[in-house]
Amino acid sequence: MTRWLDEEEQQTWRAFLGAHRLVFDQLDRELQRDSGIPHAYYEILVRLSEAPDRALRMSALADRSQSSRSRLSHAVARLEDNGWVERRSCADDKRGQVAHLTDAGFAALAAAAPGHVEGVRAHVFDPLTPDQVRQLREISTALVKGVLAGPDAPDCD
Amino acid sequence: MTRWLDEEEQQTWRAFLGAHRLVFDQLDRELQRDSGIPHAYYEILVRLSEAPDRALRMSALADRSQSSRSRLSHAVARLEDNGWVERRSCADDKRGQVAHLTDAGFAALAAAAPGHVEGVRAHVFDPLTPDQVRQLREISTALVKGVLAGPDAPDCD
DNA sequence: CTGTGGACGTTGAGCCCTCAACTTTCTTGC
DNA sequence: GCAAGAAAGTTGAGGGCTCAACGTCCACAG
Repeated sequence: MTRWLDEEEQQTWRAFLGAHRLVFDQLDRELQRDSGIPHAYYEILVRLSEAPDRALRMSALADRSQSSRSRLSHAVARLEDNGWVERRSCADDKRGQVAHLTDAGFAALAAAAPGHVEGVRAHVFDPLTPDQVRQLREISTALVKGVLAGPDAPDCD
Repeated sequence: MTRWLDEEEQQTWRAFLGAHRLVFDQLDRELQRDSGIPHAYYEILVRLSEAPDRALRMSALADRSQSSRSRLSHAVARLEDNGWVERRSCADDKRGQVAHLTDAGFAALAAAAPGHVEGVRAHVFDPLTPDQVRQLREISTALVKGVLAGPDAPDCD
């Protein structure tokens, strides 16, 4: 019944797993050490910094950072403790909360970004050829579509 | 100073991040739900099942699963609680501990494997063309080498 | 034989994430 | 208007991971 992996697929899968773990752990560790920001929180700060007025509804922020609402809620609570984000309630929807990036938060992001970008270059782009970078983008896009369309999602909106 | 990412690199990086998060989280969730095994533990069971006598020194197991010693120690403790692994001390090196996969552990792995392999197929291989699978293997291998050779590792032994 | 440095493995604190409730508010149908 | 259901966020328990510190043991130099 089961369509087992052949030798080549096995190798591919293990290499993929290994690359994921090594690259991501390395970047996370560097970011944590150099700036005291876990990578998940860094991404939230980035998304906020790109939004108009540096502010976003919690649910919009969750979508943009591929994060669950629960994780985002915990994360923003901690970012708020650090003074990097402020939560305000939303005028037109009383259920809504809007996360605002503070100046301190923007400064923390600006301080962390150069080192992190260098890390991404060093561990992701530098080891690859330009062709491979293009291939990686296409593969990643295909995988994202695969998961979103795969298990139970009816179709994209 | 900083070599920022251009538009294309930015897209590549975000697609890569998103793909990893979605694929890995999805597989982890399926494995947890269908078999009650987190993916990190599944991998340990796999490595043990492949070893001669289904047993490995802790440090060898850590290397093979790209795991820190600390993580492995915690993980094996929990696997032992579940009755899936047994730790015995090693005759020739009194510091050493050898993790043995029990019959119950092998059975748990055998029960979980088909569903997990189907998940890997569905979320990784099916969305890709054969060419992309090959490319993914080469890219992953290059990334692994990049991290291992990159930051501070003097050279491989 | 003995001391020192390194390797093996474990432990505990702290942090982040997930899952499953739960509260509040909006929306829809009657 | 009002009740039922869906949506937005939050919370707390439970579990896994990291980091740093530790105890134990090997290996090698004197």
